[in-house]
Parts: sequence; structure tokens; C-alpha cells
Amino acid sequence: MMRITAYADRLISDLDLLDWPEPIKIMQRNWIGRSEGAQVDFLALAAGGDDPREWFRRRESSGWPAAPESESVIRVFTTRPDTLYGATYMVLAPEHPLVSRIVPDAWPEGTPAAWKGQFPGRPEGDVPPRAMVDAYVRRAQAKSDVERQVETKEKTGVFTGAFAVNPVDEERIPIFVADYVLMGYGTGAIMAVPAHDLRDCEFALQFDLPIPPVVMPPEDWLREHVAAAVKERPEAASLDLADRRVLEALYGRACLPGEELGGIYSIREAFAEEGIAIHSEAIEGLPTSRAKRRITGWLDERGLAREAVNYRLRDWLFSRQRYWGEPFPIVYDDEGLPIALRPEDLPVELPEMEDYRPETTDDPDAPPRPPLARAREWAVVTIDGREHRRELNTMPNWAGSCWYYLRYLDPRNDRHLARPEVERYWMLTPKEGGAAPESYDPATCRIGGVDLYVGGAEHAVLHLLYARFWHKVLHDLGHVSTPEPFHRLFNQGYVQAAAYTDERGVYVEASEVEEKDGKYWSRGKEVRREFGKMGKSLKNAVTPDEICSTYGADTLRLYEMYMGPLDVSKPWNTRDIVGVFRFLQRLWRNLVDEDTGALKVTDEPASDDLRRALHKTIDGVRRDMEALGFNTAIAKLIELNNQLTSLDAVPREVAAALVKMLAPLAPHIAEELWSRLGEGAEATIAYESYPEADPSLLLEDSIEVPVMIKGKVRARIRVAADADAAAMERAALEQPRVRQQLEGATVRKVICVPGKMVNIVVG
RNA sequence: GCCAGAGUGGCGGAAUCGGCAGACGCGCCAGAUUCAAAAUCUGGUGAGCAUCACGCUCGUGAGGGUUCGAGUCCCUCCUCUGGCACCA
Repeated sequence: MMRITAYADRLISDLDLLDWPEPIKIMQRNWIGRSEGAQVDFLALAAGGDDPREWFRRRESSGWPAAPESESVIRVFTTRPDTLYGATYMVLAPEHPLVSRIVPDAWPEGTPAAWKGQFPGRPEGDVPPRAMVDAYVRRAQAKSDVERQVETKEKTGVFTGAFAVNPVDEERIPIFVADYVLMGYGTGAIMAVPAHDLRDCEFALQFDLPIPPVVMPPEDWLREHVAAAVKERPEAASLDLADRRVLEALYGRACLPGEELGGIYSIREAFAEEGIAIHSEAIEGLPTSRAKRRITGWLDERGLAREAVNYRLRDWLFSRQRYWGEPFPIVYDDEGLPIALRPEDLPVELPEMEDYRPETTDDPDAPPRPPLARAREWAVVTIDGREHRRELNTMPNWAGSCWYYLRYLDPRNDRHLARPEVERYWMLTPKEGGAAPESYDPATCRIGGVDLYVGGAEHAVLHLLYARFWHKVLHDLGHVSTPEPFHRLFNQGYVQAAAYTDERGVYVEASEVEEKDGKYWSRGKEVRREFGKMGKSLKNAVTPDEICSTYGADTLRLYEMYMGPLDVSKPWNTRDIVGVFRFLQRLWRNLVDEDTGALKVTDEPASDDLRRALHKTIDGVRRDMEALGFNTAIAKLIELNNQLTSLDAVPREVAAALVKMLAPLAPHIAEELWSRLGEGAEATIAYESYPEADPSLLLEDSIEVPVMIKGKVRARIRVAADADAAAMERAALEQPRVRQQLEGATVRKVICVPGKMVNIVVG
């Protein structure tokens, strides 16, 4: 087990310091699922009848115990301690250890028939509680996850026959077993507040349990639920349902003994939001957040509750019974004690095996035999003359991906993970440029080590959370300098392709599908088309080999970047590839004479306009590349290149810059052009620095701005680039078309945004 | 059901802060070149109306709102994609 839960809070708080997409952060926060609330102890009444007063007194003097002191105490976790007065029953998960202990021999007198078990396969007749509970627990354990999901609609469960005491009002409440409570979360037991929890409400309706309200909802909710529920009833005719006080009275008196307003309103839908506490002596009238604190504090003083935090996140079972995984460097001696292998015995490598399947047996009680158990020789190691048995489980699938990026730092080092100076060089990044500091300092360093991590969103919660946890452990142990592994995360989209299903809904090989008359056919049968992530499961994968051999690697690469934004999924459509292929060819022809192979580059300076265009391109492309906007960067290069087609010879300053900008996108052709340009015959373009835009060339002397009248562009004016609002207004009102448009109209207002536009409001 | 993301021409997509919707590419149409074709080059290409070179109206999934001005901000709804599944 890896105690990732011990890092839960840090895994949440450090998210704020990472440059990650917000949706991924949200998914991680939800996955960790931190919830604040309280643990509360309930005394289960023994069949003989313990005196609860005695227990309350003992608790008052002993205080809150770390674990319940006896088997008749049920500890629950709740995020809503303020609803304790509304707890009308309790539920234990079927796997809860107390279930078998609290069940009495016979049903208590007056047990409603509905409580004696509601679930498929319930034993017939009036079965005693123990047999009924056993039957329910066995059935719950036999249910697969899929079955549990299918049955989410109907709540099932059984009354255990036992009661507990509600610590706030000492009311006796029944204890049920139901599989809607999970053993794996919280304490595996809950207090049920049907008026203010959706699931408890469903269960209460099913089992005919009381649903007393203890939180007053806001007026909107009352109007939507209470007023709507009663307005058709004849009894409501005399009531003013628009009056908030009437609605509150209806809601507050629902289900109170003898006060159901003649059954006019009873709660059928839980209100699970915050409101004002009602029918709750110790916290009456308090808003939810204050009520929570008050009641928890009050119970804490009496040793009955304690503030608590719970996580949805589970600890990481770091072991699999599979062959393909990293073997553990652990052996066991004769007494079964685990021993770490000595460094000289490392690395442990997987044995060559013919058969990777786990060993099976007919004996249901036999221990499982993982695949490595078949490697009988490998499984035994002799150390200091004594035989040891190897650990036969392997590490789980995310183990390697948690640290591979660290190994890349110093891959040939066979003594360390990575040399500390190498690790610092790559992983420590100062926030504001400059030299890397000696050690991590949150004030000056980025929290994450890897500058940019590009990966699919499917890793949002597993790989990316485990890797963060692993890195933090290594950081705490002093092996890595930064607290986080990946500073900036970018989720690329999926490449999608058409996939086809036959009449059974089964995917057919996409490459065998033909289109005819707008319909799709595979082997003579019509198939249905859909779009999905390209891959094996949808049988729609296309290898890029053919494109690569037809158009070359540069075109393939460029096309993949040009298809659209990196983070968006997009269909693979080979029809569009010729576009970028033509671009590369046109670029080549602009710089090299096709017939002679001679360079068409001149040392003459570029014209003013061309130079401006170049620097505008450099500026735009730089920004696009920074934002990973490869598609728009390429569009700008195409635009510049298109301007060169009409020239007899391309000025060297333009050619060189264009080729440099192209290099990261289409490296082969850029390298070839670079060598032809003769800019340093020995060097590769890879060592050139990226072109820089001259800011003075980005400013135009004059600009054209639109003039809008009645929200439409009616004319354009040319003004100095730095013209102020007054100058723009003057120029706009003088423009002939504007004057024509304004004839007979009154100008109410003129809005001028310098450098952008003029908007004339007429009335 | 819950969480997240996305809906823009025939297609992929562009639009940095609320300021000219449709950059760039594909496709399509026309022209040049050619004996012809491919390739290449030039021009055009959201829809409708028009006294088809002035111009007008509509238009970013639907409906409302804020604003001088909305693809962009707010509310309601629809569709699609991905993730989660009774988490007390």
C-alpha cells in the first residue's frame, strides 16, 4: 500500500501553484474528494437494554476516544452534523463488522413488515432477523459492480432489529443494513437524515421511515417544491401559497406527529443545501455553517463527536498479479520476513517465460499464484548461503510512468537516479529567468520541474496524480529539488476518425468500408458511421506511413500541426494534406530555381512593405509558438510565403528569417534550405536563434479603422496610428459616406476607441 | 444523475482585452499557361435581395438579457464529446 492519502491535502493545495488546465485541476480535486465534517458516535442498544445515560456520563469524563471503546458504539462520518436532529435511522454497510454483532434473535415488537427486508431474492415468509440480514449480506457480496450499477434505482436493505441512541436528543432510532452505504468510504456507517440527503430520502420513502425536516430551505425552494406539491389539494384552497410564512409552516410541520396538516404536505424530496436549522434545540435558528460548528463543539465537549476530514481518494494498492510490471527487489526468508535486496543484487529483471498466465487451481481456498510463480528457478535466490523466496507480484501499471521523466535527465547513470547537479540543472527553474538557484526556494523558483508536459486528458486523475504523489515523496526524501513534477501541463486533443458499426452495434474494420450514395457499406452490408478517437478498439486506426512515403515527413508533421488547435480533438482528413504540401513546394520554388537549382535569393534589402510584413510575421509567429498555436503560426508563414511568389528574387533577410521560423515545424526542408542559403556551411540551423521582431517596424504610420453607424460598418477612414479620439471623430464626421449616411439624423454620441474604431450613435 | 469541454461557410478552422465575423488551408467556380491534361500561376467563393461595380438585409446551436457595440459577458434551453458513478 502507498499512503497517498497522507499527501491528499498537499496534492490539493499545490494545484493552485501549477500552470495546468483548470478542468484537470477540478478533476483532481474531485478525485481526492476532500470533505470536512464530523465524526459522531452513536450507542447501539444491546438487546438487554443498556442504560444510555451511563454511557453518556462515561463519555463526558473520558472524552472522545481515538477508536470506539466497545462493539456497541457505531462511529459515523457526516458533512452535515447540523442535521443530527433529523437523523431518524442509521445504516451500516453490508461488510460492516458490527452487522453480525447487533442483530437480536427476534424482531422487536411492532416491527413494520416493510422493514423486514426489501431486496430481490429475499427469503419467503417471516424469517428471523439474523437469517434475513445474513441473506442480504451474502447477496450484496455476491453482486458485481455492474449489477450494483444497474440497480441504482431501487434502494434495498433490511432492518437489523437493533436500535441506536441519537446523541443530540437521545431518541431511539432503528439500524438498517443497506448496500447504498459503502464500506470503503468514511466509517462504513451513516446516520440517515432523509429530509436533507437524497439517498436517505429515497430509502426512507421505500421503507416508510419518517422524514422530519430540520433545515429550512430558502423561499425559492419552498415555492418550487412545497407550493407546487399542494396547490391542487382542496385543503390548500384557504391557504395563501404566495406567503413565505405559510410555505415555511407547511414545510416545518411536515411529518411531525399528529401535525401533518391533514396530510396536506409531506416531504418527498430532500433539501440538501444550506439553510436555517429548525426543530434542533441546541442550534435552533442558526444558518448551516454556524450550526455545524456549534453542534460539533457541543458534542465534542461531551466526548461524542469530533471535527473530521474525509477523502474519497484511497490508498494505492501497489501490487499486481501480472507478469508485465516491474518486479519488486524484495525477498522473503524462511520465516516469511521481507528483506530488501542488496544494491549488488540489483537490478531484478523479469525471467523469460513461455507462459504468462496465472496458475489456476480447483481449490477455492488455495492462495492465488501470480504468473511469476511459474518461474520456479527464478523465484528462489540464495543469499549468504541461505535460500530466499522472491516477491512474485509486480508493480502496477502507473509505477514506471511516475518517474520516467526523472530518469531521462541522466539516463546512462548506473549508480544514481540522476546526479544531483544534473537534476538541478534540468528541474530547477527560476520564476523570472536568470540563473538557477542552488536549491528550491518557493519565492524564486517554479514549483514544477518539467517545463511543459504534453499529454492526453485521459491521464487527468490516475497517472498525473500518482506521479505528483511519487515526486513529492522523492522531494521529501531529498532526491529531487522541486515539490511538483510538471509545471505546465497541456492536454492535446485526440485524432478522430470515422468508425463504423454493423447492425449488432459491433465495430467493423474502417478500412474495408465503402461509401455509396451517401450510405456506408462493409462486405455488402450497410453500416452506421460515427466519429471517435482513432485506435484499436474502434477499428479505425490509420498509419501515417503512406502519407509519409507520398508527401514526406515534413508534410505529415506540418499537417498534424495545421489541422487545428493542439488541445482540440479533430478528425483525420487526408484530403486536406495537399494544402501544406503545396506550401512547402511553393516555399522551395520561391527560394530555389526549379530548372537550374540556383538560389533565387538576393542580397538587396527588402522593400519597406515587405520588411514590415516580415517583422509582423515574426512577432505573430513568436506569440503563436509560445502559446503552442502551431496552426495559426503556420498560417502566418503561408501568408508571408504567398507574398514572396510575385518576386523575382527573395531578399536574403526575409528568406533566412522565414527558414528559421519554419525549422521547428518542418525541420528537414528547413535544414536543406539553410544549407543552400549558405549561411554557415558547417553549422546546422538547429543552433540558430529564433528571429526577433524589430518593434519599430511593427508600428504603422497610419491605420484604417471602421466607422460604424447604427451598429454596422458603413465606411472606413485612414488616420494616423496614434490619432486620439478627437482626431478620429473629426476624420470620421468629414468622411463623405459618413456625411451621406448621417443626413437628416441627429448624432447622439460618438464613441472613438483609438487605434480600433469609431461608432456613431444616431437617434 | 453529477462534473468538465465544445457547437462559427460545403469541410478543417481563424478572430490576443467586448471593437471590421469567416485569417489560412481544403473543396468549388472562372481565367492564364498547354496540342491536351496534370502541375503551376491569377482572380472569385457565408446566405438572401438589388436599379447584380452604388448598396441593403440576415448570419457564429435556440431563445432572452447587459452594452454605443456580443462569436466573445450573464440567464434559460438543445445537441455532441470526454470523465465519474449512491463518497454520507
